[in-house]
Amino acid sequence: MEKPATIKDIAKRLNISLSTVSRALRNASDVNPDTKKAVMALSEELNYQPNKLALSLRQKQTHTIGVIVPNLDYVLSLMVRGIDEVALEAGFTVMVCQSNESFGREILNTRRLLESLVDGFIISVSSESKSFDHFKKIQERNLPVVVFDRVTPHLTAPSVRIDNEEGGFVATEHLIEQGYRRIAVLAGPENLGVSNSRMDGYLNALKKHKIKKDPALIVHCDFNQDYAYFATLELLAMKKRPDAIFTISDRMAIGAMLAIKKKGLRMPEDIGLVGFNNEPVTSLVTPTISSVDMPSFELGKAAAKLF
Amino acid sequence: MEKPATIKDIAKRLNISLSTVSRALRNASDVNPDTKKAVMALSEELNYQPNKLALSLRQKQTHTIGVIVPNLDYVLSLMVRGIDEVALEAGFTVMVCQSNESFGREILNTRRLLESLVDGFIISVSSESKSFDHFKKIQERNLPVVVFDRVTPHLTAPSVRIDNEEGGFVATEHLIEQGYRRIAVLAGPENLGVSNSRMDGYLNALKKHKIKKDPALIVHCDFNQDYAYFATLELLAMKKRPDAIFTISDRMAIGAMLAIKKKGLRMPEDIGLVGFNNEPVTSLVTPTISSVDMPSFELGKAAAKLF
DNA sequence: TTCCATTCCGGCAACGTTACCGGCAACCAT
DNA sequence: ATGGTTGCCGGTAACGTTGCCGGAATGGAA
Repeated sequence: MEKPATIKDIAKRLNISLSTVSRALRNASDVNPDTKKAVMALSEELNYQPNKLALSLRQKQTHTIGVIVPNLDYVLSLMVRGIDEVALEAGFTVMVCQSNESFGREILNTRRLLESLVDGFIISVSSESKSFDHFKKIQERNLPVVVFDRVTPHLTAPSVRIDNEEGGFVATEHLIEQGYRRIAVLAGPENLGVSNSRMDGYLNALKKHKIKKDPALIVHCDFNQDYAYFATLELLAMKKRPDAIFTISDRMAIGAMLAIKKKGLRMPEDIGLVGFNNEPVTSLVTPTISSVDMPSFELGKAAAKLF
Repeated sequence: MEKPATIKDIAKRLNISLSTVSRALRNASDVNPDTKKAVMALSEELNYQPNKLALSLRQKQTHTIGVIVPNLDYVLSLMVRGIDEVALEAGFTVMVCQSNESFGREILNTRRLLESLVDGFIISVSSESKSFDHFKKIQERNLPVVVFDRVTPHLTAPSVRIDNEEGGFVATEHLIEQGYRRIAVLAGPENLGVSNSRMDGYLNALKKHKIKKDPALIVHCDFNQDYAYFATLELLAMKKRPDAIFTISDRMAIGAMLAIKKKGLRMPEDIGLVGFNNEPVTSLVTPTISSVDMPSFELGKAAAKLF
């Protein structure tokens, strides 16, 4: 019903000037303690809320961070919560946009957030993106960009991610220690940094244990359960089929598991499987899938702190 | 590097007034086609973007919708995508906040969004919320509120949800048709509308098939896998244990399944189980859990359209 | 008394935009 | 010629806030 109270209202009621009210409400210096008290009291009574719009317009910053993520799956939504946590603490608001792994959508999101005059960006890039000009445009406007989780070497920006190489190494070594020797890797698209790092870890583990790398066992496919399913079927149809598979995400691990079941193979007797992310689902399926753990929430917080 | 161009820049370069430029950029009426063309061309060249802040301040609306959800699980993040889709189409931006099922957080989110001067709210209420004064305060400011999915009768607002009663009915009847007779229901907190509606459907199905309702078979517990696990264990420890369970969410179904496995019972031979939501995970676990389907994406779109 | 410093306050401009009003031509109809 | 209509444009104020500057009053020191 009532319009929200403004500084002007307070000034009028107290018969003082706008400037004085404004100062009383924040600086505290350069203002008589009594008037300050009066202003505070009245602003309380009128339930005064400073108008963020006017403020932002005046001082040219919105205290808003634009967050672009490819989707809101388990891992990413956890990270977003981490970002949110830290941003809120610091007095920032976040605007989350999903690119749905689409390049075009990512550009659209960027434009929208830019129009909303966000103060900066925290981004996890879509798997479809091969050009990064839209992000560079942000930087040309001197807005800070932080990249997290899905980073790319083609963009010079502070970034935070887990040690994917280490993760890939651990996962692969885990399989090796269980006695598997012919280990395949189900990787994501070739331009996806996370995927490649995890694969590097895989290769390192092979090397350390003196297992020869077999290119036929390295398969790229979309970051997606269905593609992983079919890719696994193909792997299992090989003459010398692998005795274990490392998938670089849990989603893909699920697809792989379904394919293994379909083929009537047993886990872990006939074939080993290890995923990445430690989504809750991996502990629910039968048989259980091992997975590399990932501190998503903390990662989100770290990203926001880099900001 | 360069400051974004403003209307003033255009006006200066073309030697015309601010007003004329402003009109040329939108109304089109009351402005000479030639000048309009010139303005358009120059605005293109300077890559002019209207300053949303100034616009919002001027016309007292931000074209932003505040969305508050208890979490971003599979179902809700789908709904949010639906909302996003429609809002974007209509030229609105959405700000998503997670309450983490916490009442206090929900209030905080509300305040923050109010401060951000959103034009209205689309809300799915936290399961912890028993008071709705914070939402009523929104309405007192004459801002539209739409409630979706998790609705509550204690708030007078347009709402959209699936027919939970029908869903509960279908789920229960499905169990009955398979021959189960002693059907338990694992419901959520007693104040949660969705839960109660689904339970009504359950009761209707029992009545239709002339099965006597047994209060001992109706269990309330938190909307959560772990609680469902323990609640199920208790159900299965009864002297006359149920031969089937209807859980009002898939999360709870998972918990129930784990409990059933733990007890060494077989599904569906020893005990039947049906969930709600049709999250992808239900088809992955062994044995597969039946579930009531839910058009989440569409629901989100509907909510946004109600706005 | 004079002078300077301190304390407190008000006025003005600006952020970028649009709504409103008024004015100047040019044209048409009377 | 006169009056009214139409097409086009500019000036001004306003949205709510803060930064800057200048000024009045007070007090103490010279």
